Amino acid sequence: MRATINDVAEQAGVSIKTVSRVMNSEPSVRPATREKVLVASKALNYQPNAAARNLAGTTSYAIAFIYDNPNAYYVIDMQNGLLNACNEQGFELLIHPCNSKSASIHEEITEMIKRSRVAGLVLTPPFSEMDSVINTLEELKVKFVRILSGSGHSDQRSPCVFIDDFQAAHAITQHLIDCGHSHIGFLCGDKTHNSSKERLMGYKAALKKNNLRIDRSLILQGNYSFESGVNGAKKLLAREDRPSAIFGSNDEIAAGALFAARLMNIDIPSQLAITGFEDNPFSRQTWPKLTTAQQPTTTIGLSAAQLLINATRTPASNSTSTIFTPELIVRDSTKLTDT
Amino acid sequence: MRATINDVAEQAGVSIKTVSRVMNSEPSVRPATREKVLVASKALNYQPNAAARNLAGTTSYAIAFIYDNPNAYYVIDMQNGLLNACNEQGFELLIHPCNSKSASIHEEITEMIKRSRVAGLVLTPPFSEMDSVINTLEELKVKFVRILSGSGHSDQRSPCVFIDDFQAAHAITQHLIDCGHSHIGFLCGDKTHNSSKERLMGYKAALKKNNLRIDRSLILQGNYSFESGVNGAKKLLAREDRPSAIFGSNDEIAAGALFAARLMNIDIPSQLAITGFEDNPFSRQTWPKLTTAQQPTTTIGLSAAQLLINATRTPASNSTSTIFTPELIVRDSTKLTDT
DNA sequence: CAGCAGAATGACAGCGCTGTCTTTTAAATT
DNA sequence: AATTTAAAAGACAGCGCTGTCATTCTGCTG
Repeated sequence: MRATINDVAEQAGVSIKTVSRVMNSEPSVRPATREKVLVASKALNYQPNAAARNLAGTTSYAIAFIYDNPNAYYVIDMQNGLLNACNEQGFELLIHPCNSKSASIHEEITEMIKRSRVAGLVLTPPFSEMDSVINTLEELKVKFVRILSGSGHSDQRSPCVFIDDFQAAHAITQHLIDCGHSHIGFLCGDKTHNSSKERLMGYKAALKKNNLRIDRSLILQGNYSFESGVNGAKKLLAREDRPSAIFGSNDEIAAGALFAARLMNIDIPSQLAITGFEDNPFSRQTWPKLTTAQQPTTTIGLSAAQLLINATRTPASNSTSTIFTPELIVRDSTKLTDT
Repeated sequence: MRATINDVAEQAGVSIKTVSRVMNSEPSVRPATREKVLVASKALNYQPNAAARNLAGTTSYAIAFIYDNPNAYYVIDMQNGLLNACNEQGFELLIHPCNSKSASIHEEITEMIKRSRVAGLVLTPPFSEMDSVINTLEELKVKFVRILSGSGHSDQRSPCVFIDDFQAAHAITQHLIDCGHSHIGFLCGDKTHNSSKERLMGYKAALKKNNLRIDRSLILQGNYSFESGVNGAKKLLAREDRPSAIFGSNDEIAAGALFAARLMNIDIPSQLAITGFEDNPFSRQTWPKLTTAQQPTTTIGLSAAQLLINATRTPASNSTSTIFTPELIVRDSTKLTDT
């Protein structure tokens, strides 16, 4: 049978209220007392009963993860990170997939929050970039963290986990330049996504820094899909002065570019270098394997959940933020070949 | 503010216990009374408080989903189905990813069950096929459902959701035969997976039914990966009497075969037909798109959760089972071309 | 050393339900 | 109509915690 707070209190020789205080890191407990409680709780392998906490307390011990992302690998990795943080902190995680394009999205979120009485939400793109959703959450006075593309400048409306796509795209471009490329095509992702803009800016900045001309005709609008990569690459590679390298804004686009190149009998990497972004398993199932930027999605999730849980504990959230920079992973698709 | 059971009781003019009975579909409530309660509860938009139920009751209102599957799309789809059923039934879903190859897997599951007091578990392969796990769960007297490959013959140890891979593989093979193929290569998945055996048996049965010879040299052992598909297809296609069609045991294998064919300058589908299995998004990102068998993963999840929830309500589980047959989806990779 | 403020601790009610047991009601039998 | 009997409905305690408020300790002042 599971140990209850009563067992711990008895074992430690204090009242249950004191145990409760220790378990919730409340003030007004003498260090010696805290220690006694901790020892007893450890000895009994005590785990507070989540149901009882939720029922008795005003605050709940659950956070929700709202997502609408076609990339299942991203969602799973993120979810695992959140799960880890929640397990550590004795929180529950409520999973709530929902359609960001639905008209009733606000009601749905509101309903969910009221129903489950969650302490806070974790928002990933596109929700983290939707002003109307943020407004709704602020009205409901629910805490939340946002995971989004950016370089760390928070608007202070919530804690944020930033992904420095700019920096990573800069690094990828620099890598291509270091490989001797100066004529680099760029295939954009969805226009509406922040990440898409950031990645393009990183690309441009790297070119500028190396005193290379930014050729607008080498930058093609598109979206984060395989097909978009195929079509974009076909256009770029049909040019007289075709680029010697193509930067795909994510791995699917890059895989599409790879595919187009093969159709046109262009060898990778000897005749064309290709890079992706995100490092989903996709990028390792291509031949040759893709050079890409790896974002530690699980760690990002862990970090986001911790930020949120901390925010729920402190009444005045000072909106601390974290920033992650995806790391350049060099694989075969940009390998230098003997000339 | 959320309505409580007291509000409903008052509105309906009955005691809270009666409301409780209605909410839990217990017997001994007159139809007229039930109706009154239902009306009141609808009017107040009443949702039982999960925390209170868990705290007060002996049974919990949560089920757990244990998984260890590299295919994120499968996991997400399954999870969505489970989530739908849970929302409908007022249950919570606990997500528990874990490593099936870990030595401490049994302790981990035991600990999780005791800690969260879940009413039951949903098992997908490989857990659903692990005897030792089943034994552990039976010892713990926890209900569970298994989702597994098979044609409906349950061992009565739990309710099951069967995926009739045999039938679907039969249908795919028949489709290839109908397209005029008689020399069909088969690339197996992991030897240890039930699904792999079932699919192979379906293939063989279809050949037999059409009085075609089963050529063992056309059946290659492998695993459910892209690389395995590439390697297997290379071997098959290097033969003098190379097959005119290749049946990949899943979409990744098929995509690998597609890739190998392209490397060898073999056109799909005019010179070689290829089929996959599972219909994950992968199969639509290949060129040409893959003919495959589609399993309604979300529906399977929904169904599994419902089976489990029903089992938790009835003391003597009579282990009812459901069966799904993946549906043949004909796409371009087996298209007949004019000759 | 009395007197007192402030920190540390505890007593107790109650969160929203369910389980158990008791009472009421309706139907069935004489 | 009186009695029996089972079904339907209710009263009440209590699940394991937290919030509130009362009480007991400290250490410090004059």
